[in-house]
Amino acid sequence: MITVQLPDGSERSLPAGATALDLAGTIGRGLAKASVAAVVNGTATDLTAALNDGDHVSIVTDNTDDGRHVLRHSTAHVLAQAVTRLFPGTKFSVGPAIEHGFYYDFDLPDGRTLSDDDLRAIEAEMKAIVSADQPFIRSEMSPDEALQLFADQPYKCEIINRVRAASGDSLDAAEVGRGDVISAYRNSDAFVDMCVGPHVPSTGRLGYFALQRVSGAHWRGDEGARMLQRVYGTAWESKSALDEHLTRLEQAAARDHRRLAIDLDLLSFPSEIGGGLAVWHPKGAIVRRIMEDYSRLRHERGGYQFVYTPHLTKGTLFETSGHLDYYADGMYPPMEMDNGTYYMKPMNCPMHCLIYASRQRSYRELPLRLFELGTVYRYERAGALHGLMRIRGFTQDDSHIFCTEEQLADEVASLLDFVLSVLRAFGFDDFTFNLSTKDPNKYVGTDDIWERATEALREALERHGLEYGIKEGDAAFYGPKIDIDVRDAIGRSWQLSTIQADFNNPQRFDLEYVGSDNNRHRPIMLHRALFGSVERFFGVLLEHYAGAFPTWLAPLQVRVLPVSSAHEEYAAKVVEQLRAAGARVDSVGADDGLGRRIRAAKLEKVPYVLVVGDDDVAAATVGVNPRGGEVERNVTVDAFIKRLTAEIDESTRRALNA
RNA sequence: GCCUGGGUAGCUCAGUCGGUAGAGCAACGCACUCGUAAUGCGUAGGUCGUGAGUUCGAUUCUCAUCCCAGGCUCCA
Repeated sequence: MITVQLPDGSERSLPAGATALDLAGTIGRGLAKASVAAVVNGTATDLTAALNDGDHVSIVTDNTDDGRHVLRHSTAHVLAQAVTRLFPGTKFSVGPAIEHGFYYDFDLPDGRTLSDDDLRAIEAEMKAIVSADQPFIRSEMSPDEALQLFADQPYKCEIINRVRAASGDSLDAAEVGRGDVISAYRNSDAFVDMCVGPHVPSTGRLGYFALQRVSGAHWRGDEGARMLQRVYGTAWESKSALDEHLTRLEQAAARDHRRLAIDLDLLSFPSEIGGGLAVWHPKGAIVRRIMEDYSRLRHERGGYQFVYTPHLTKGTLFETSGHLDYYADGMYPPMEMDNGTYYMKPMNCPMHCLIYASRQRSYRELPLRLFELGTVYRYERAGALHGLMRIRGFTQDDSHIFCTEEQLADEVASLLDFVLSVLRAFGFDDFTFNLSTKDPNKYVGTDDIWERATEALREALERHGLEYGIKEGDAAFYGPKIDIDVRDAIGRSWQLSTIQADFNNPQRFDLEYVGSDNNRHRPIMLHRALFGSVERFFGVLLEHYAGAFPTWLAPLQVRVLPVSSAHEEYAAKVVEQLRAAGARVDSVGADDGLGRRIRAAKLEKVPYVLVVGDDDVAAATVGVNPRGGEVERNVTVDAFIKRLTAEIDESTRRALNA
């Protein structure tokens, strides 16, 4: 007999050789059925592994994150087996579990690629493997034995060799673990895969999965390496969990900003103009204008000085800044002109540097904050474009702050306040912060200044009591930065704002100020954007609100609907009153039924629909049908105007003081 | 840039095994004048992304190209 300890501290005695699955069975049939793996003495283990006396054991069930991870990873093995069955000679590389699912990368014989039809066939083959209830049988071996076992799997051999040479990465580790002992899981005589595990006891435990898409993926994520066929899938513990997930995906698709931009007539991407270049329609332009006006107002109050700079510049400017060396690929190609080579600007900072450098600066002017809604052009690669989120022409709410090193921490601290206040104004309140530090292989400036600037950013974060992550080596070459991600209404995270220190440009543009000591000093430059790009921020907002902009931002705030044409004159009067009060309002005559017109207004997500009929004409009232609220009759026009302006003022006021 | 799909009416899509295309919604017209999410009837609307090739004939097949979607890579 052996005795094992459970997570609650209790002990169980089991016959020698018993497994975690046996243990789960003694605790309860339900647990045994839901179990997919175990954690033994802190290590994830197969349910079928024999337990030892004194082990600390907890059972991993299929409705936990860890349990789903096991399900997904095991399903990836089934996928690999199905593909090798259908396409003999397939070489497979890696197939990890990922958030919500899994993928597996394949190199099919003769460079064959997979189509969507293939996916359906593979899925059917996978179902057959699940029905066959094949066991997952673990074995362990030395690297040499593994090289022999996987002799016809070059990708596996490469992983084994790399790990043995101690240069493996985390993806490799998921395959082979420590490297001195390599484990493999066999499902059948014909299929064995190298893997750390753990796995479910048999394929019959799986089945609630769906293959989603096929795509190319470079081996080891290296663009120069061979392109493999990657199959993505999702897997869950039950049909209902799978269905819920698929439903969530549909709901997310329904609030896709590209869909909403078309439905709500906000903007479009005419192919005549070219990929990644948007035109803003009147309704989208209203929202954008309010966003920009708001941004200008906040910057004006925040002590920023507004500047304008051109969209074109001689290439020499970007030679000075160094961007041509680093980012020429990401810039629009040069235009040869009679007095030099010109480029569209991919950023505003060098031009702001020139404004700084246009005359001698005193320490008394610092911090000097230059602000511009600056439109820039970047040649994003065709495959990288994504609606407003990744776009080739966009407008940054861009500011460059020139300050002394001593001012850096204070300036960053007040910037954090500013950023959060602006983001809150637009309805975001869940933020995460990341501090990116020096990439030892790619940086300018002395170690000393990096150290002090990084410390200043850290101090600013800590002064706010903010929790933050560290991204080692993720800084731009010119200085450390703080990135701010926001979480939207459906839980997705977006990186919007950024605050970056820059030691490069001040040096390259030879920026100076005269200090109180009458000597010349070099300022530090801060780049910062709050929206990031106006376009992208608009896209995130659109998805955040699912198109239902709050009243202060809504393109149309009120629509007045006369019950019949007899009430159109009164409706026009109401419109006039509302317009005089500053509301964006229109009216639709009674050519169509009232229900139809209300439906149309609801689909346009107008915040307020006002219905006016006989009663209202008689009493100077309106019927108020608010978006997402209850209908209210007999509200006087004055009362509604008061309510509307109070709501708009309130959100604007809150926005200004947040 | 690479892999896999796709581009047909304003939108969502069907269709043509090669013989110049159809639905729903939207638009327009007429009737209806209606109290809170779809009134009825009718009309119009497309060189089937663009260019070339094969063919008696191409929206359909081939090639090129542009654009879109999902990935990979990239993102100052």
